[in-house]
Amino acid sequence: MKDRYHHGDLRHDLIEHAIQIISENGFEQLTLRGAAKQCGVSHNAVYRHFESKEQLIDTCRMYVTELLTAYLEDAVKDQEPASPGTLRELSRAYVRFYLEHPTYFSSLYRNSPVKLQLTMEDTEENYPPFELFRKSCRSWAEARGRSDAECLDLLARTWSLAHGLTSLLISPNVEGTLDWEQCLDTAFLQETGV
Amino acid sequence: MKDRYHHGDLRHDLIEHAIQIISENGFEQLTLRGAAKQCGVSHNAVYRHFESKEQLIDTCRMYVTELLTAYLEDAVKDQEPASPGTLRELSRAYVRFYLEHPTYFSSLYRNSPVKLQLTMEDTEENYPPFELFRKSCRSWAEARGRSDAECLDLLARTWSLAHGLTSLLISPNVEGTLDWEQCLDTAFLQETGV
DNA sequence: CGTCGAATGTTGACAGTGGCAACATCGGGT
DNA sequence: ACCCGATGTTGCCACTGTCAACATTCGACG
Repeated sequence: MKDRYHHGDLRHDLIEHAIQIISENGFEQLTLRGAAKQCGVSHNAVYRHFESKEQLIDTCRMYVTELLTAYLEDAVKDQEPASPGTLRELSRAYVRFYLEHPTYFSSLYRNSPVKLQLTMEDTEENYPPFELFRKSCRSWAEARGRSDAECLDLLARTWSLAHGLTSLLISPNVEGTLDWEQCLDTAFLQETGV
Repeated sequence: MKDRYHHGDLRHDLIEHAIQIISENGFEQLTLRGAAKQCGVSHNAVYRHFESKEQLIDTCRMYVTELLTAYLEDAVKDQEPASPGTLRELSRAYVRFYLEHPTYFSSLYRNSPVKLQLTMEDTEENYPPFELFRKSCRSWAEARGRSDAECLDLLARTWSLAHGLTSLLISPNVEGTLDWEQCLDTAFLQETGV
């Protein structure tokens, strides 16, 4: 296995193993030395590819963000952008993603390093999953002649509900069962009146 | 200052300083040795009062939970339990509390060690702030002859919205301003139709 | 093909962390 | 007056992230 001095693609391998550790053992278990060992490499090799542990984590975060974004996009690929169903499917997919990958949740939002633009103007930099929600809100609002303020309000409520519902469902100490899809349905029923 | 061998009430002092460190410098900065030094005491003295760092944190969590609970109770002390306003005031107070003490948020919900009972039956052990929401939901639902399922649904949506909105507002990388009280108003308007 | 610099890995060290064990000091009940 | 338990201290350990110095390999250029 470890017959060469050089690893080949250590950077990639490190990310893979880091993600796997987070995914299997939780975020707190991620260790530079542990990840390095799993890659069959000595601890300081990490620093040839990442400046610090935090930067490795950032990279993992980006990776997970891409997974989530793709997951969300796939969930609404057949929807009319301005239909009421799009926003609901986005919310559902958001919750579902973290139910399938619970350990990603804390790693992504720890210290909330995610950039969110709470405005309806287009901006260059925004957290991509949030951007999907924002665009969907705008499509929906524009098709109905709603103001920017109403739209922003809708965006905040939708995102908060999806995010809050997720953190509620993810929590390891929650007992009882909740029909969370029904929850979202109720909310969107109230919203759209349909 | 440090003329006596024994501290007097080290346990209490440790909690105070730990809370202060979390409050001022953020959760990650809390260190057993640091807190001990601030109390003018050598590092291992902590272990005469707490089994581990995690247990000290747990105790701080309880302290903050009591603060939050009192804050919530105070916010609705003049409300009719079954009035639509109660649930809204609870939500507002929940968000307001963490806007006033942002650093408490991550310390309370890190690893989500909070016990939540997602049922409408009375249980002995439940996270007190959540219990306030639950009781308020039940009062509201019973006064209107709603089913337990509808009530649980309301509870989940209300809690999720408050919690999600908070985490959205707390996030250090959020730009733009949001009228979060209006957000809550909209949601409760949809809910109650009033 | 040979050489040399840049990229990549390794070893060793350091300070800081949580936690354990053994010892020191105090204070209250007999 | 004594002594035992509660409380604090010192010293140590394994582990962590990070830095510096050294080793190996790859690839571009002659």
